[in-house]
Amino acid sequence: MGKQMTEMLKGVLEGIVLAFLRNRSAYGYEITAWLREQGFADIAEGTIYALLIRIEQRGLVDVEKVASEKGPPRKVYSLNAQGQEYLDEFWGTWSFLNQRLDQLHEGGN
Amino acid sequence: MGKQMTEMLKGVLEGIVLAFLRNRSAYGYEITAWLREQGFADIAEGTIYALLIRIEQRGLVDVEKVASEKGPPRKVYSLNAQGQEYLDEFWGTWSFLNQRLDQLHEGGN
DNA sequence: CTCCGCTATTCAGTGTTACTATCTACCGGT
DNA sequence: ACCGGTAGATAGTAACACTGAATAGCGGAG
Repeated sequence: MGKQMTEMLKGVLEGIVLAFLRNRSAYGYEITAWLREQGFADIAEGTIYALLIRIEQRGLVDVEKVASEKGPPRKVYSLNAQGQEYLDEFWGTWSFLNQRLDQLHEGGN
Repeated sequence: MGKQMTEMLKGVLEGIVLAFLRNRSAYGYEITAWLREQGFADIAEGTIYALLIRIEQRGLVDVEKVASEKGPPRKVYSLNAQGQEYLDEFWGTWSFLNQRLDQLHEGGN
């Protein structure tokens, strides 16, 4: 992946995953697959699993182990109230950045 | 500063500075002051200087030492051709991210 | 004259994050 | 019995922004 994209994803990827989980619960493998569909072609699986563990430890998501017909049991993540709150903050932060960059891109300084 | 902002700035701050330097040459202290005006209230000076050294070492900017009436000599940075190219890439990467996030924010899935 | 504040830069150490690469584990089909 | 696909975990690495402090020159207050 481009180095630029890699760096830019830091701090953003978490928001993307949380935003996805707001719409519906999902497990890691599923999230990875969805990201690939969205054009984030080569986000490593390991990255997503690590991220999910982080947001779980911060108490932003609830986890439920569900047996799978294929492979090991799935860990199904769903956004909880605290996660929702954090996500709102995320959109606020992002929209601030968005405005600054738009301004820079168009007008010049 | 908010932790979210800190993480989100990774990879983005560099683009912001390069975009600023496209409009006009500047030295570190000046850039820091401008960022504060733009609402990036508490970006540490040390952060900017480190960033400037990085982009200098990557050959994205040209540097000229200019004596100052006040304090030590200024290192004036200006965007060169390679930097311009890199900046174009940056806008591309960012606009991709922007689209994905807009979509997520509005529509849902 | 000396100290303080402002301008201006540098640097060492830290925490967070995404990446790479590898490993475990379970299932169905050849 | 083995392999491909599903599912998750983990150790080590690189990049980046932050903190905090140090250095350095100048002007003005005391």
